[in-house]
Amino acid sequence: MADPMYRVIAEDLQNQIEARMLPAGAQLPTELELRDRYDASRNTVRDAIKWLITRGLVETRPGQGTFVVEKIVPFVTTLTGTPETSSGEGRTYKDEVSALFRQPSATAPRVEIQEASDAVAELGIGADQQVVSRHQERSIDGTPWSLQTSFYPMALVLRGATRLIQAGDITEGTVAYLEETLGIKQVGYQDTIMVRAPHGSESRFFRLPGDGRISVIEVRRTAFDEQGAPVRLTISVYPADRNLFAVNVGQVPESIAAPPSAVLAEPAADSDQSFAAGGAGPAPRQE
Amino acid sequence: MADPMYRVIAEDLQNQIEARMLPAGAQLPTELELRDRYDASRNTVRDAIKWLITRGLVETRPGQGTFVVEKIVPFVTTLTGTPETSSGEGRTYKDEVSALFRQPSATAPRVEIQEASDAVAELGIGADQQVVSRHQERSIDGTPWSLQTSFYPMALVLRGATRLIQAGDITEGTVAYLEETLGIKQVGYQDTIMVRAPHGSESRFFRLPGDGRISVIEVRRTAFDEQGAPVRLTISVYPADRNLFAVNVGQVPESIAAPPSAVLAEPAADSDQSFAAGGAGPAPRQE
DNA sequence: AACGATTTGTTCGTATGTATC
DNA sequence: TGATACATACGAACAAATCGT
Repeated sequence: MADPMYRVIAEDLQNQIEARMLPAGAQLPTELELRDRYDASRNTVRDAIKWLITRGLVETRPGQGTFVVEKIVPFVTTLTGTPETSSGEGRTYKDEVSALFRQPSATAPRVEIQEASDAVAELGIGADQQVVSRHQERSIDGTPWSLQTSFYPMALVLRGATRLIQAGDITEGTVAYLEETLGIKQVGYQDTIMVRAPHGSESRFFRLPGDGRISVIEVRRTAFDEQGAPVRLTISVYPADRNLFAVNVGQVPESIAAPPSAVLAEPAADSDQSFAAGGAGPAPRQE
Repeated sequence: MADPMYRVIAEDLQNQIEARMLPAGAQLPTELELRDRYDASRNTVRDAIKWLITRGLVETRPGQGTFVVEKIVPFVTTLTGTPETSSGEGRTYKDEVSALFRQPSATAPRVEIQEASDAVAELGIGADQQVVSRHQERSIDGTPWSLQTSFYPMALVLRGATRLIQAGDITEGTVAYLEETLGIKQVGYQDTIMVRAPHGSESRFFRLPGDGRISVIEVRRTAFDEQGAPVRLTISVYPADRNLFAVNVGQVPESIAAPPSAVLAEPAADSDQSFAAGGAGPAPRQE
């Protein structure tokens, strides 16, 4: 009784969706039809639809209609290191996604040299110095899935890691490349995870409603070498409605840590593994 | 030019806020004043304010006005185990919060016995069996900060852990209690992290706008014993606008892993540490 | 305790713009 | 090109919460 009408309408539609009376992919009645059916105004119906969008139940397509979202299979990103494979190394991004029988794709890295801003303070670099940024867009099954930007101190390039400033993939991965070229070994990292409204460019890439109703997850990975100096900052942005993260600590049964229904993609540097195998990785796994 | 008017208004107000022309805590002009100032309708002004709410810049208080939010100091929750303290053990929730010079508080656990539902499938328990749930509300400096519910298989109570079904704190923590009483040692856990719109009760406790514009973060921690059997499922819910999570893997400099400006509160069982010290915890830390 | 003034919340009706088919 | 459907915008009215008198 106390509930405003737009929520009454929204909850009624939600029940119909969850009872499969409105199956996944189905089109909802138009706003004008709903207005008549609930004897409300079109604006009130639209408020109800916004409420459903926020909960990820429907999506609107201008000129077409409002549709029940297809059941999204969340993509699981494990933040604490991939399990050993037969080669003893972590798998690449594409291998990990393919293991789930899903089709990954990624643009070639776009490379820029920028002034260090506050946003890359984790690299411990002064404001007048420069950083290399390598930016990549990733999709799964044709759906845009994440935006990723890695920052490296420009000093690494001057010391000889010149391929960092070349566009295009570094097939062995930048972590391995830095170890081969400069002997810099990545021994650990810290991820920080936060939720915020999407920027305009993120809304466009992920095709999210422009009013910020669906938020994004930002994961900032700061990687350290043996001296404890930060060597890389990777910022990954994921739409919150189709992603899920996992963290394993201590002994976790293998069937849980790497379930066949999930996939383990780290916010790796470029397209390769982000962590030096054999280093001080995650705790040993029980067998 | 292409931007709709409500976003033009919102971005203008955003600039004023970020330039401190509208300092934290200040009241914005009323909707009617803004309507006159921007020569728009009140509804359009209200759309602009909703856009600012979604970005966490302002809040509305019915009957009072719209205010610039005070700078929120995010509370950092570290998911990969607390650093060793002098005693060699993790700290309790209250100790960890106090270490940041902030005032923690928590309600006494509310204990219930429930049928196992789909929501606790991680415990690997059939639908007709029973679980113990222990629910707690936590606040910091008087601000509601998290809701936490731990589930234990009822079998543990039958085997002698009778204090699980008593309301009130288990001061040494349920993890230590289970090890003392039944010899069950927690050796690892998996956290899964997801973002969703808040339920009604969560909106009320966290005082979030009722339309789900601010989302919550749900962390599900499944803890395992030495046999790889799940012994506990803890579901923690945090409002996304004042929380931040950290994950440390491998060697991370101490100043980063445990910065003085952050605090390390795990989604522990009840109010005590969640992880058996000396077990297969996170990798050793560099000095 | 009661009341009035102020401010945000909800709902309505209408009109026009823009994307899609 | 026209028809359909969602997006934005306007103006108006009343409800509900808050605060001071």
